[in-house]
Amino acid sequence: MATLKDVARLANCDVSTVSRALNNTSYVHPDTKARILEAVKELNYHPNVITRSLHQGKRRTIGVIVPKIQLSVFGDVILGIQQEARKNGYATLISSCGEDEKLEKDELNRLREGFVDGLIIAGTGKNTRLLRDIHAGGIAMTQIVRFSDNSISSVDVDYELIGYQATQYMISKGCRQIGLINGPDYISPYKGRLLGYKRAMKENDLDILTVELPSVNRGTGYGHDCAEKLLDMNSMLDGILTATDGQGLGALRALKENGIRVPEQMKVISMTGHEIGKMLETTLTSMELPAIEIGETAVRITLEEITCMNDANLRKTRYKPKHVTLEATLEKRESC
Amino acid sequence: MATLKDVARLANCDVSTVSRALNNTSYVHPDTKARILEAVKELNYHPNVITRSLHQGKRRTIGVIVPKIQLSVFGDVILGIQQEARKNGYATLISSCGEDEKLEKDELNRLREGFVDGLIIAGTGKNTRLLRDIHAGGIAMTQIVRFSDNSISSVDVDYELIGYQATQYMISKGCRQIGLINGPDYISPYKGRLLGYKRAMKENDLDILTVELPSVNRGTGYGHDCAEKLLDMNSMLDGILTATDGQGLGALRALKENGIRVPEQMKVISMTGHEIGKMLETTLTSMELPAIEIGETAVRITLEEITCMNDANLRKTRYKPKHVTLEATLEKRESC
DNA sequence: CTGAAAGCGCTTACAG
DNA sequence: CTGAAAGCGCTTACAG
Repeated sequence: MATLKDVARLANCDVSTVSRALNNTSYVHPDTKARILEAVKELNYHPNVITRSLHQGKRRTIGVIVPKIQLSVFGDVILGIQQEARKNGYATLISSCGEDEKLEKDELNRLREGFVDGLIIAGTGKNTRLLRDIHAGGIAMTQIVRFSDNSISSVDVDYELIGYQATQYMISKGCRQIGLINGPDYISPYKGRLLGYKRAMKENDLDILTVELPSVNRGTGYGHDCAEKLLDMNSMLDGILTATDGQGLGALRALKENGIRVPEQMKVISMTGHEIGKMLETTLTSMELPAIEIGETAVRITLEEITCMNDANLRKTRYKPKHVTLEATLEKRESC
Repeated sequence: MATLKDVARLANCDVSTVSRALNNTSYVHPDTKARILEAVKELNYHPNVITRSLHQGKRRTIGVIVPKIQLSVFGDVILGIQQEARKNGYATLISSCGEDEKLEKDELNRLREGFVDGLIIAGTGKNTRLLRDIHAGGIAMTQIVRFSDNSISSVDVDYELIGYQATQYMISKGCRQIGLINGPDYISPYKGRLLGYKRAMKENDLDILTVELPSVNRGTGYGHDCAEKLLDMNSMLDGILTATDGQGLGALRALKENGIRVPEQMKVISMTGHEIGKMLETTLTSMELPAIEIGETAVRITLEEITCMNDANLRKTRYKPKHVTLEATLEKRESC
């Protein structure tokens, strides 16, 4: 790889002049500039962004940690993140860690070591201390979707409200025996949905019915198995709420296998809507999250913090986390 | 952020000693080491990997460019890539560029500038020159799934064979009027599938039937619309082959909307199988790709090339691209 | 065992 | 308009 020095030699001038010419950072004589540009072309020179960042103290890179990308909101959130980051000249380093606390820890430790200026994370919730540590160490940070620390900025939706609205809607459609397929309490979206579901059920004097199966992967297979379990638990079941589209898919399949017609005999709502819902054989009524917007907003907040840390004046003002809550919307389709 | 210098000052020794202690690169007196470790802890020092790479001349990072991640093989391929990269202490920089040639070009140019040691790419096929250029500039490179340049290593599957096998299987199930939903010819997997389809149809003296609609996004909606178009084009249609699961999903939906039963009246096969296929209401018969393995293999090949470039002796031997072809398997499910 | 020095590729005051 | 020099944070021969 050609370096600045090579270019300078060929163009017969100093590296500093080359640097100036290439960055337009001060006037360079047209002739000199022409020679330099020619040399650049001839040597096929490409500046090394990494070393450049050494001086600016910034890498113009944002790290992103999510549990999964395939068949999940995070796939779309990432789209928003990449879009907005690019627009601002930032690269993104994306890492999916599943629900693996240890792996997440490793990734965090790796990213903190000079890879990124900022971090956007939807994590396991188990590394909160480490997150605070990294944040205190001068890396901007924003939590998305999953919320675990009040002292760090966040972008998410009101999951309690989502749970409540989905349940209310299902009740308004005549369901009385409604089962919830969800995930572990210690992850905020699951907890929120559960609370909202409980509130709605209570207001309507209905009985709570939840399942939980041992599994780390809460996707399609999980939805399928939980739906079967619910069917076992309550023969009068007339509604199934799932946390995600993946689970909804699995539930629809389980119902089909059991010869139960949707929505006639059973209604289904997914609480994390997604492109796929409207293309299923039985389209899935769901709460659609503004995934792209979540991603974009998270980048914006993160960049603000980065700018703030760079600016000596601003730095004096104490850091105040920003918490943004976006709205989900009910998409009525065939399943309920 | 604390630097080496800060640690050295606090531990009362030279930066070089600190460096040695931290990297275990030569013996350091236990007392000194203890002091250093203490200082590291007190200052919460974390080495700056980026500047370190300045010396090693390596960033231990692999860039990945794919067209999309959500609802696509690439989502799973990425899993394999991240897994294998991590195992070898490499970070991955993932970028999805859709079918946007210009965006892809920008991303490539950005990545080449010191971000990565190697590049794994499934691209638009429109930036082949640039790819060769980057490769020649000393960045290891492997093409995956989409193949566009013989001089660069590759990992993919035999799409022609996939198209052929899928078609043959469908014919063996009694289909005679088989339509193909695919994508543009200039992208190798689409081309391969088309050729295989044609070969099988020809061998059986059947008529070719393909659709193409104007669209950049060849996902669920595209599958849906193309299926409708096929239905229009041939009222005797009894089989639909789709390039991807996303398209398969859309096709199944379109058939449902038209009151056509699968597989009784119409058979459907997707030629890029995926987790989702087995959880649909009508499970989707498909050619399953070894996505994870594709990702892992690509990383392995890329790392070999990186190692090779680092090693002065090996460098002398001329670069020879490696081309690996993996096998797809037919998963028989309900739709055919 | 550990300093002092040079260097990785680049940027940026400082002179002139 | 453009050199020469210092420095970003770290590593690594070279002495001692």
